Amino acid sequence: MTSVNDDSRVGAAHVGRLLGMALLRIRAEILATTSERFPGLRVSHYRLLELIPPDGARITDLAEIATMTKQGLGQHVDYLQRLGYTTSERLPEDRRVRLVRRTPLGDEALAYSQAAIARVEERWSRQLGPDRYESFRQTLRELGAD
Amino acid sequence: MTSVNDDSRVGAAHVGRLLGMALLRIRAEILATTSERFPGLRVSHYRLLELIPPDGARITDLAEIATMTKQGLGQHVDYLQRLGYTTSERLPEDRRVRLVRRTPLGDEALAYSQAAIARVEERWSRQLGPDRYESFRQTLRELGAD
DNA sequence: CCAGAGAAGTAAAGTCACCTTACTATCGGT
DNA sequence: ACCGATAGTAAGGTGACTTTACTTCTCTGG
Repeated sequence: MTSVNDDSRVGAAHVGRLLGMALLRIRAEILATTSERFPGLRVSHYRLLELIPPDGARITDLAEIATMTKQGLGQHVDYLQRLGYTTSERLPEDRRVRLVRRTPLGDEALAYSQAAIARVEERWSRQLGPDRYESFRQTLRELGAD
Repeated sequence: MTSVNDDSRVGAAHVGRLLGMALLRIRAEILATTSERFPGLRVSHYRLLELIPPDGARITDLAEIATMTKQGLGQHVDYLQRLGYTTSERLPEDRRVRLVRRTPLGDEALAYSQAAIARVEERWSRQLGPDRYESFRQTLRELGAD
């Protein structure tokens, strides 16, 4: 029925495509389990919640470890704050800086997303066997780090 | 100096993050070698050029194999056509359908990007050894396919 | 001690890769 | 000739950013 060549399926895909497909899948699985409990939160927000240490962090530092601009990160922080997942306060010793912290609700959302990720990791580990899965992770680490 | 916890570095990252980093890297490497020769083309355009079979395809079919909407795909097609990488013509036997084809320039761009990808694959294969690399690709295939 | 360099953050607008909703044009069957 | 389905288009929206251009604040050197 489809007039297109079937070569373009999974078998012949290059690494970029394979990586993209796996990434799409894990993102979908995380959202599938979290979106009901925390409706406004998207994957990028969980990523940011993860980056905030327990004693808080400055927007500039968060932007740096997230490798994005202060403005971009600031937008996410504003969003999370509006929904009650983070708070922020100006430091008395330097009133330029805004120290961002997770609220208890933020902690909860983070724990929930981490549990969701852990479940995916566990399932993948069972699917492949722990040895293959660990060596897969190791390879990813080697390729991702310069 | 940085007041953030160093746990959030590469070592402790979860699969989603590892996948994301590897994907970012390969996309950057593809663009690094292609952007000079084909300035307007982005990774998504190479992806689309790849999907067009030699005898052309309809927008609807391309959208389906790319798993996106006809409108989204149509925008990319319009863009590529404006830059001369594709052409399209209405079929005489069904004047609703637009058959999209690559121009010689489109072929050239595609070949160039595929060579860039091949170079990355080769380098990764050398970095890990062919056995580990092939098993890495195999794992990705298993995880990406449902 | 205060001018001005530089850092922290904000505002506004733009970009890219999409999607949704709502069409028009055309086709194939009855 | 009508009618439902199909191919594609138009207009506008969204998410995750970016760039350019500031304000506000702090800290250092003449």
